[in-house]
Amino acid sequence: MPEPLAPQYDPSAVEEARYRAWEEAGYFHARAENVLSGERRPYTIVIPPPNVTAPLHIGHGLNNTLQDVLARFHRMRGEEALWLPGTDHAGIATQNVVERLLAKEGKTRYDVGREAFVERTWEYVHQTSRTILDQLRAIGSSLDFTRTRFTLDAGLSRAVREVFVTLYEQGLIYRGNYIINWCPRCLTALSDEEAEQQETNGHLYHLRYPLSAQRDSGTAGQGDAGTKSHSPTVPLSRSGLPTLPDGRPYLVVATTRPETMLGDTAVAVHPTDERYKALVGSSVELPLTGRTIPIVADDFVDPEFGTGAVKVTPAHDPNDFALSRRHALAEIDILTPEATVNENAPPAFRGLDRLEARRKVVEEFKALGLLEKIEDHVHAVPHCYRCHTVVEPRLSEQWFVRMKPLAEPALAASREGRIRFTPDSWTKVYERWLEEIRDWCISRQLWWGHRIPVWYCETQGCGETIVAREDPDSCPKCGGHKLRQDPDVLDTWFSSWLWPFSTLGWPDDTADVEAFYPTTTLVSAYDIIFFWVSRMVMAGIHFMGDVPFRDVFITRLVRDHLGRKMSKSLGNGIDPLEVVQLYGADALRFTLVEGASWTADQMLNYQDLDTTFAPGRNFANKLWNAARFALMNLEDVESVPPVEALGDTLEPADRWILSRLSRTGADVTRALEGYRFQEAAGTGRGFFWGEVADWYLELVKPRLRGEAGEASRTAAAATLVETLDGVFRLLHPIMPFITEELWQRLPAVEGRRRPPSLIVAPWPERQAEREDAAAEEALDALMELIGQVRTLRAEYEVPPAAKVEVRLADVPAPLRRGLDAEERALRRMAGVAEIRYVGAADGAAAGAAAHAVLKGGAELTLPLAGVIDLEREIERLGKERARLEGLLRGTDGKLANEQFRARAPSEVVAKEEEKAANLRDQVLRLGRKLDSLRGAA
RNA sequence: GGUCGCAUAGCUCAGUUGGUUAGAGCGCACGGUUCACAUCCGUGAGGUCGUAGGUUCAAGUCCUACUGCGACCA
Repeated sequence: MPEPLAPQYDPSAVEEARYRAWEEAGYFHARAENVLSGERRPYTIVIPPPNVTAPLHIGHGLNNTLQDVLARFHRMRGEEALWLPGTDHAGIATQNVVERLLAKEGKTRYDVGREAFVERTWEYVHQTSRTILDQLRAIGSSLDFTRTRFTLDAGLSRAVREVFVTLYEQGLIYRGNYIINWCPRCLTALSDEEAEQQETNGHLYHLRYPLSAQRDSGTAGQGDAGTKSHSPTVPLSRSGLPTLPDGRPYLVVATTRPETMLGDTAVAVHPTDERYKALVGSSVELPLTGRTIPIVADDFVDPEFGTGAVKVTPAHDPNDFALSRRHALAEIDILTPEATVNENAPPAFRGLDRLEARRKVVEEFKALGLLEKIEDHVHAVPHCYRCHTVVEPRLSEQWFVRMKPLAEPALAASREGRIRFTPDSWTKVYERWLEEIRDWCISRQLWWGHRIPVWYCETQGCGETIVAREDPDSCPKCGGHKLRQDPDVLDTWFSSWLWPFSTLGWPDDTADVEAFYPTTTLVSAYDIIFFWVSRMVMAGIHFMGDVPFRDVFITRLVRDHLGRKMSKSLGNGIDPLEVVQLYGADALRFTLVEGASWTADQMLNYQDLDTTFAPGRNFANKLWNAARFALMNLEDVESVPPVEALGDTLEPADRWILSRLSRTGADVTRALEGYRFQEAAGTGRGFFWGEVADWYLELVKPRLRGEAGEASRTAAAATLVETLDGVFRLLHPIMPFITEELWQRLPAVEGRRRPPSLIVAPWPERQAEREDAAAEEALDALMELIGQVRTLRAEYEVPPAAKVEVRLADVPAPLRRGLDAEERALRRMAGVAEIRYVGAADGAAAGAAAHAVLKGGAELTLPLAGVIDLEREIERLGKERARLEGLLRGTDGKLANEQFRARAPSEVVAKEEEKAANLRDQVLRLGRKLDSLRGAA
């Protein structure tokens, strides 16, 4: 005999042992052969590999819970469910963390050297990976740990190399000198996605560039059409330009980064701009540098913006760079990798940090009378997504992927419906990014990551570039052995984008690839759609010939109660393990799932975990106690007959709850199929708490005690077991531990094989033959009556222990059926001593009584001599009548409208007619009661 | 500047293709401890569904504009 259950649910006594048993039994292990033999359909999810940088936070808790809900749901439906775990090496982020650890020892990575640094990083990574995988276990994840992968594993590294070399051979990878985003702190190139634009309060500096005297051509006089002066206080030269005190005309250019002027190599104007047309071909003296730079014409310049003249800094701005290539301008890089001014600038500026240089440039301009003005200016400044340093656009030689040819098929996949986003609104986000795709800078100047598989032959006069799947030991061109491998590593996402197939063994032709690719569903947060989701689609189509997943479910992010992103520095994060320890994994999961909106980020209060996780904690406890009660009452019951075998001994309450179970099963199923997790959780809780616990358990209490005979007890027991079995199954994907714990203790159902675990128990699909509209009507009516009696008792503050008399008139058939079966429930649940069926007139004439009219039409009277205040009762009923009359007016108005009758579907009209009849009846009855009360008053 | 999303009870959120007497959890008020659960039970208060128009027999739901908030992309 099992131990009696504790009065409160203690998750810590359950979860660890349960999980270990599940994992050891191999329930989470998917078998390719079951798919390949045609026995089961595959259901595959690959985990978005968490970064090994740090332990998981509550956002991972949400994301992984949703994945687990899906995996468990589909596993129960008989599919071969593979949820594949793993972690991501997270190049920059991890390297940063380990560098910070070294810094605490007063060292840099250069002090320890590349090899030792990488070694050190591996140590760190082994630790965090273990923590992460254990965290996933702690929240109950049904991951197949036999397939755990890491992006730097040998197999996945081989996939990376295969992909790099193939793309190179296909001309889709190239190396070149372009403007890239450079992080001066991480000392590496970044992709466009890794440079996060942030609105920043800055300044727009207007600088004067004097025209060069040497080439001040006389053609300027032809520009005399431009007599319009923009600034009449400034003396104008013949060219129509303002002049300096020394008489030199000047142009004004505006910039947010004045220090870059040290690297200017031209000034550009729009070719049709009348103000400047004549100046094209002449030049300006670039202040502070002693250089003279040309004035060029280019369509790129917006004549409406600023002064219509722009400075051109090809080595430090992507637009200027493009312009420079069109005009064959010089490209002068004035910054070191650390973003201090280098030797290409005048000596006075060398060694200054970019911001110091900015101040000094502005000072100097001011001193020279060349600073026109400074305006406040809000603009987007790119920041490193890992260290938040301001990113510097910089001319640099890097490796790139040509994206257009990869993006087009990925775009077609969503347009043709081969890949489907939920919620659908993300489709547009995904497609727009692909439409405006730019080449992907994939080389990183880091030590932690996949080394670029490129070697350069250093044999005199050869210089061959070797891109190879296997490390070469000689140059295929000259046979020399002096090979130097490219020192850089690849962007982390260059391995992540292969995740849905590299984890299955590709490039080998494995059974896993055949069985589980393409995967079924991807669950990802919206912040990595560009980084990861869309790139996976590209790689999947390009290398596997098919999309990597059919469905993408995009989750929202988790924030604190003030709407801020959770972060270490703010200290507003929530540790999922702490929540598991406090309230259990099921409480964590339920709370997250039930709160997971499609359209709003999830707010969780880190300062009040009790309140934040109350929904899950309370519900888990309710499950526990309801089951505890049932089990206490079934202690002597070894097994129950299947409800199908009980026939007529099933009472209306039994038929009602079984009917509701079937409908709930259908609702939860539909919700999960549509990724409406919140609805699945809410429906499950509503059914269990609001119907099973609040009503069914209360209804069957006497029957379970044997007060209605053995047959009735058996029917109640069988129905209760069946209901709990069903609802535990329905809730199992969301709350796996407690449902398993309780389900295992249920009595057996005769003749039915019990699966060894809920994990592999069949999903409770809808059972239409159990749906029973008559039973539902009867119980609905009964519940309404009990509710009304309770309301009236509360209204007149009848002491809880006091029993009342209930008079009922004009009882309609459904309520009649409910009362025939459950009259004792009315007595017990509403504190009723006596029930009298009377004529309507008798009920109304009761005088000092409380009154109500039920929706179904019955009139209810509670004689409450001594407590009834007649005036108050008249007022109360009057209000109720007025409310119903308002509703009736609305309904009658609709029905009186010929257009409504003509155009609305007939069933809608019929429904309105029924509603109107009901309301009219209620209003009439209330009116009669009021009349009679007024007569008595 | 472009695009997208959001605005429903004090708070956090539901409200499938327009048609239910607009809901839940938390919070609040009142009452409740013999027989599952005070992490509970019962009852209740609380909503002009952001504003203004429009479409429709019918709008919380569709359209337009506006206001506020947020995000993404430049």
